[in-house]
Amino acid sequence: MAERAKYTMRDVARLAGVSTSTVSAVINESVVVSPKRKERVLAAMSALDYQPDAIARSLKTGRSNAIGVIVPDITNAFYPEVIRGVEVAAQAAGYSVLLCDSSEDRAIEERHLTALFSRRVDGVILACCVNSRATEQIARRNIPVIFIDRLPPSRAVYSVCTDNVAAGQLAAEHLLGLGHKRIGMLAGHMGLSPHHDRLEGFRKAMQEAHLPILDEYLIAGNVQVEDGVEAGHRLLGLPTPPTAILASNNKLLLGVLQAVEERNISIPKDLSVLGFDDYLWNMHFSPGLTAVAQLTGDIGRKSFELLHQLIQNPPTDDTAPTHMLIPAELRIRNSTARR
Amino acid sequence: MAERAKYTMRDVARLAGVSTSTVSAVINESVVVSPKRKERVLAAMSALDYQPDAIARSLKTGRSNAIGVIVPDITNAFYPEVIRGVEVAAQAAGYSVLLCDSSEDRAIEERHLTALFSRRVDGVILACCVNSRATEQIARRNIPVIFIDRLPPSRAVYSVCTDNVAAGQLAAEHLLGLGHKRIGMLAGHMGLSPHHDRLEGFRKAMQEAHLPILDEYLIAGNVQVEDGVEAGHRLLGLPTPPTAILASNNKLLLGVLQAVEERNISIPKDLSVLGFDDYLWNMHFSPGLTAVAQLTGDIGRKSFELLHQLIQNPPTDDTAPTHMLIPAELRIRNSTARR
DNA sequence: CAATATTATCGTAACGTTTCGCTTGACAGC
DNA sequence: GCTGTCAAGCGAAACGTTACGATAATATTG
Repeated sequence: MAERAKYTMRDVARLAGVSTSTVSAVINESVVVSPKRKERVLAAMSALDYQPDAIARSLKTGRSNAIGVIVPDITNAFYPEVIRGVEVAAQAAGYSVLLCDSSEDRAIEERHLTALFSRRVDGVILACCVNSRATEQIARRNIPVIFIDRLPPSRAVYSVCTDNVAAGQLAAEHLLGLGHKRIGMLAGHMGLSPHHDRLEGFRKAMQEAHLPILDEYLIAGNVQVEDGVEAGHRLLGLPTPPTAILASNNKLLLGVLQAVEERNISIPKDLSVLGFDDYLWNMHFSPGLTAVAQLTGDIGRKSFELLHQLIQNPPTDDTAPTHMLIPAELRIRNSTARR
Repeated sequence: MAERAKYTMRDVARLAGVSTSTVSAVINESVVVSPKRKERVLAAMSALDYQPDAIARSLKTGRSNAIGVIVPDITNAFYPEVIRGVEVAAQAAGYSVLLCDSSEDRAIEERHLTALFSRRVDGVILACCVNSRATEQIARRNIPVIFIDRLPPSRAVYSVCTDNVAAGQLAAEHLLGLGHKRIGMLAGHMGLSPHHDRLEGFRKAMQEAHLPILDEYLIAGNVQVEDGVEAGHRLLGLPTPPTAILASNNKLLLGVLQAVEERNISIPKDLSVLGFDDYLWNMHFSPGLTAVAQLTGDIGRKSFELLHQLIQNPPTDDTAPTHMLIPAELRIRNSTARR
């Protein structure tokens, strides 16, 4: 009984009494085939439980119907949500997804790209790592690539990102609207475009409110929980500490919360805090955490759609790449309050 | 400049003045080739920036060096951690990962399996959905499949899972050790083996402590946050409510926490709570949440290792499949206290 | 009814590798 | 110098598809 069902188009053709071309025609509906024959072919196919070999097809057609997705760290809850958006859209369009994790390491990212190209993926969705050199590698091939979330040093690429400048502004304006004037920010890693842009949005909002940004209220650097703890203590230990803190990602926010806990400060009475990215558990903290949410599913879905479009309709070399901006959404809970 | 670097083995062979067989031999180190020629071939390869075509190779060799991974919901934080373990191990062994999300839907799961088989993956790692019929589909092929996290109705498959019976027991014994006697459990979905097994472990521990399990303390059914809220209220509204609650997954736990919040009950003074799965933010809640952690990275890594072994060394039909159990780990924080 | 247009189907040559049997040339033994 | 051995390298045939030109069968026209 353990026969391996490994039939080829030839077997189907023989059983149906037609040529392989006809079987192929039936499968791909590429040319019209008479109803009686079509019937026979379909019957033969299901009798043998025949599945076309995607590998052979790819070799012949030059298209793999697969795309690559590279993210720097899939355990960062942001990416699975994006990936799900990509996956669902890809699946609906008949594409498979090759997933790669670069561990925020340039060399690994490059290896993944090489492997994906070697597998002849039809396109790539890339959340590049810090100091990525991916653009150089991509320039040598002729495969469409969409950058998501993060932009490479040269921003001249197709991209789908949250409008982080607007997001930073939105966050700051929320706090300003609540009467805060002394606002601190854990700005994250300036080599990462989202952090860079959020800071720019923050600056813009403060400028428009004619408020200065004190140097000591701005802490940039790393992005882990411990970094948040340290920076939180630094801000809260100042002679005149800020009345509100903006944390540029969720790990920094957790760090701030820990510092707050350790100093027995009460949120939102003594301090308002606000983070970027919004996850299920944010609303289950007490108090619930106010956050600027990214529409992760949309980023995923739209980046696939853009990629798909590029695959079907390759751009000429002189068309400028598209930048798609996804709006961010303020979700007000109880960690921010009137000053 | 926009030349597409699309060279084949023939181009390399021509440039190096050898036959394609020799190029192939150099690449695969399959047969020995003289140093001078090897040198010439390597030079030609790098001169043309040649990359072997994985598709053509697969067609010829019958091996794709790719595996499929299917999970029911990649936004459930458990799976990304597992996937990362798989990804890293796979990458190290030269395999690529095709990721699929079944949305907990049997039909989608089946479609994904079909697509993976059609792509001739060398193996599959599968966290199957409720009432999965995957086993039937797999039986017809001859491709190794490892079930992870969840077992299908017929448990006669290769699997890598947390030892959930032990985990349930561990959780219950921790509470019993703290002096709790009235322990409630949100047992989750009995059609899912982890939940089923955790309940069994809980039962075992209670039995060994010679304590009864009251019917009204046991709530099984769904697994979402809202289900947790409702069940939490039901337990806490009892004339004699439990002094401790076990939640069989993290969403149910969040639900319980919400119910607790709404009833102004204090953890751990009035109630101890304990969940399964442990995530970054668990320790940042106040109080920090005690949990039985699964070693997600290990599950991923070991499932790939087992799969790899099966790929290289296909089992004969009469060898019984292996079940690998990964231990769980109790992480004590402040949501559980002495009664 | 011959000549032509229209289908429906088929045979065959790729796609870029790997594999395997065969040739070639060098060299040792007699 | 002749044969026999042995490496090293080569040519050609696959792997399972698709696509294209050719062909056979049928329908349409003057």
